[in-house]
Amino acid sequence: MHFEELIKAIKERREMLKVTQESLAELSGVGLRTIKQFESGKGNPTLQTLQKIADLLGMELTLKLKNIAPDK
Amino acid sequence: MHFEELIKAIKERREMLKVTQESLAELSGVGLRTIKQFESGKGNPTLQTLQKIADLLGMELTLKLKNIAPDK
DNA sequence: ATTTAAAGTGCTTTATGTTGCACTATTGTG
DNA sequence: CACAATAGTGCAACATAAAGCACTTTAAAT
Repeated sequence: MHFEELIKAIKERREMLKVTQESLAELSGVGLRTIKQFESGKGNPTLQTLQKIADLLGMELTLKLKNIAPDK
Repeated sequence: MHFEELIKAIKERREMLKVTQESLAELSGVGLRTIKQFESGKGNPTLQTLQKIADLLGMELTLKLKNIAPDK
């Protein structure tokens, strides 16, 4: 997933859960400014920041091989 | 995946490909120092850094829901 | 159209990630 | 063991992510 896709995934998930950026900030412990920046595509968040956000949204950051035929 | 797992995944992949930290640095455009720090568990890399590394190793960073029963 | 809530932006400070250099430690090979 | 290659660490400079504040813009609801 490229940057924009990651953003999109998080944004969509957040909206699906009807959580505002503000709540997300408070609940995840990440600054509101940081979240705004990230979601508006202007950031380059650290892994920690990303994980805090994903965590709160019930998501997980994973790293996997690319080319492998998707097991089917 | 937690921090340590991400590190492990990358380290293992790199070694499997028989690429040295030095080559990885040169090829990915990430500073050697940064890679050393990351692999020795001392870093908090930015998304960009992480993606450069993953990219060169043929890996991808993805974000997905947690609790979903693993489709089997 | 007004009001209200949520999202985006400019500015600033502080914290810290990135990097190179020089060095040490570890690991692998003959 | 000795040597070579690879990996890890301390230090310092520079760049930039994190954060708060005040404000503007957009969207949603009445």
